[in-house]
Amino acid sequence: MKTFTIGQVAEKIGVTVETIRYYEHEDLIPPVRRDEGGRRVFTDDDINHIRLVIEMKKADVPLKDIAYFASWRGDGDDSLEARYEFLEKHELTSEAEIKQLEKSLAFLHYKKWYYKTAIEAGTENIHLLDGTLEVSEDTLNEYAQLLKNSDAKTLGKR
Amino acid sequence: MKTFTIGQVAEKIGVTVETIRYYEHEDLIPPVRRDEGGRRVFTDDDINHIRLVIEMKKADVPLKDIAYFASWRGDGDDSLEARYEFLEKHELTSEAEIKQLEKSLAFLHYKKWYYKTAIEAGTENIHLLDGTLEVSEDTLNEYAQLLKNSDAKTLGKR
DNA sequence: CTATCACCTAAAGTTAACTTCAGCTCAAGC
DNA sequence: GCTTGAGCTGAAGTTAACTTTAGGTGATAG
Repeated sequence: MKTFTIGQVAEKIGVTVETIRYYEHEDLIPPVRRDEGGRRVFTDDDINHIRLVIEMKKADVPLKDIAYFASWRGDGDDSLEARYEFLEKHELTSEAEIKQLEKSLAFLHYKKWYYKTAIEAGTENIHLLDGTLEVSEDTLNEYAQLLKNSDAKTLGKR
Repeated sequence: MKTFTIGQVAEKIGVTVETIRYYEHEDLIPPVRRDEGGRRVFTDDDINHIRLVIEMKKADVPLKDIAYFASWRGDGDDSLEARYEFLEKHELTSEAEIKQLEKSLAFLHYKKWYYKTAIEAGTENIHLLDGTLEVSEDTLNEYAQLLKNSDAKTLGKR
């Protein structure tokens, strides 16, 4: 079977060799085989383990949790349920994160519209009550009205 | 105008008083007025500043960046363009984050389906090539087929 | 045959965003 | 008149996920 050095693996999957050693040290991947000199010898399986860690990281799964998941692999078929539940839990977390980010995005769209119109008017004062920093009802109502016929993203565009 | 102590503000918006002091210290909000004893006296404007920081944080804007945005407020209408561009930049970042999370979610769905079917079979071996850890083409093809008629989320459900 | 390069380990350092701590002030309740 | 509680400051500590450093080995290119 084809094998790789740590440098080759790092290159292949786009992380540093230090990160790979760190992942092994933290038990996010199973211990990698060594040659007579103590150097790591990676197989495709090892590479897939690292890729799995990276995929989970992208889903914002903390390394601590990934370590649990990794440890269950050692339990074979006995841990299938545990692994399923783990994935379900993080599925819910990811869904919630997406929803929150979508709200935040809507907020950014509103803010863009706010500044776009301020720029067009030459001043932010068109949105503020007299000399305060409070946004006027008029501005809020206008935006709410506009949202009925256009989408937030478009409204924010210049 | 109504004013509040730091404790009242913390309570009102759900952060600790330490966090509020930290935000002021880091210039994420303008310096808050003090009473004769040196204690902070918050107005609704101050509260809105803190709320803005929190909203931006939810959009994963780093505090360092929020500090820039905050500093531009001092430049008044001269910084409207800068603020618009700032929002546009973070809009793009948020959109990219959402897209990544959606990919990750699809990955979690696939993994759930993988373990769901393994649980039903009583073993993960149905998905693996002989004694290895490599997932078989059959499994991958089957999932690809199933995706044509159902959505990933449903496929992962038990 | 020696210098360079990839590799190794253990330990210390880094960054973000807070939190905790030590030590001090002041108004209010008993 | 003393204690309690909320506030204050500056500095040190915390956590995650790495990165950097210091010091050491062994194959290979010149």
